[in-house]
Amino acid sequence: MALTREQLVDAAVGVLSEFGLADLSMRRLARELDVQVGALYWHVKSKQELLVDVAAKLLDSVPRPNVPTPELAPMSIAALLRQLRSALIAVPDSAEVMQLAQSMRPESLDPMGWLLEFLSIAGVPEADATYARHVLVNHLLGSIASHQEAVALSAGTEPGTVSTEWEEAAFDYGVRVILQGLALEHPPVV
Amino acid sequence: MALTREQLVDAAVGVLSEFGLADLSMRRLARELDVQVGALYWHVKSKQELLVDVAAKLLDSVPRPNVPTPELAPMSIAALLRQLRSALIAVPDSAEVMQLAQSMRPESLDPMGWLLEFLSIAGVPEADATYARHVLVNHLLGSIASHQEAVALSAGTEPGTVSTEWEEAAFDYGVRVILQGLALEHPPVV
DNA sequence: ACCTGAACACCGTTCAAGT
DNA sequence: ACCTGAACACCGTTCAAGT
Repeated sequence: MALTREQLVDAAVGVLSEFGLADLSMRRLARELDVQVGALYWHVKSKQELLVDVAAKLLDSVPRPNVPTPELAPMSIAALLRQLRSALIAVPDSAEVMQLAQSMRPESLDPMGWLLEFLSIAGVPEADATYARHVLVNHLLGSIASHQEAVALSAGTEPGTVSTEWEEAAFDYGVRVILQGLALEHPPVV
Repeated sequence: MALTREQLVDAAVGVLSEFGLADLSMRRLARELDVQVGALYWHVKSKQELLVDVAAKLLDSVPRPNVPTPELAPMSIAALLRQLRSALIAVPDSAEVMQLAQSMRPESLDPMGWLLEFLSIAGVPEADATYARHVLVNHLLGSIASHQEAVALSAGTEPGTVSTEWEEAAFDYGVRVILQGLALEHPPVV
């Protein structure tokens, strides 16, 4: 049976999750899928295009939340950000991959659309909503990136030494600060 | 005269500024400096180590601001962030390089220390200041990264088409939101 | 339609050996 | 102390040719 684009994307997600972006080469994927490198280029135009699909797949596990009322919108936003974080935090270099996808094909990332919608519902003026989302997404991806660089660096030393607690506290703190700065009442810490 | 580590770092900053991280290879630097590749590894332990030095050099142009009074601290923070932004915005992939340096050798980046200091002066509790800095730095580097990916993508199409205005407005908006969320009075837009 | 084989133009890092 | 020469083990992308 012929190779499909889906199999290719799945293989890429697998390698990324287990070994990180540095090991995610077209040649390695070809080896893993028992084809020649050139075969991959029949299914995707470039490695970049493949990574955009990988990014979308990483967010597949994040369910679309119910549309909240204005009072509940800030809590929904915080909850959605937490979901995005937990979908990405265990995948090495996921922040980098997401950033690429965001600038190459933002419409392929559904949850980012929801975020904008909820900000509007929460009362952020139309003109500011896109800015506001940027601040939140920068915080999300930034937090993930520094967590993962910390993990990567501590890989040499004793394992399991990265304080997950600190990272999570820092993340939640940031979300609260930003929502508060947007003049949305910040949700209680869950 | 023998090659120095400084010359190596300067050459790296040059290539990064002109051509970006993808073109910043050890082999290219060697060519540019008229030595064999191996020679570079007498001066630096690895490419990563070189990039940490590059990151520090990129911030050399940012002067240490005077230590502000508590009332002026929020304005100093906003001003410092603007300075950092303008030192980095024109250098392709600078956000990526900074993120690496931050996690590998944070103490090599003086302005990050100043930021922490000013947050304290502004009245952010000791326990929160590091979190707060993270939020601000995530915003700074995130804004720069998305600006630069936009520039990179539009390089194929008509040039000069990236709305610098929008990016700057988004950046300032974010800084205001965060400072306000920290319960510091946000400074007037300068 | 889908893939192979082979090439092109590259990488980072190491290290014996030279001066 | 500082560098060369050469090797090792890789990259992404293209494309004629095969089935």
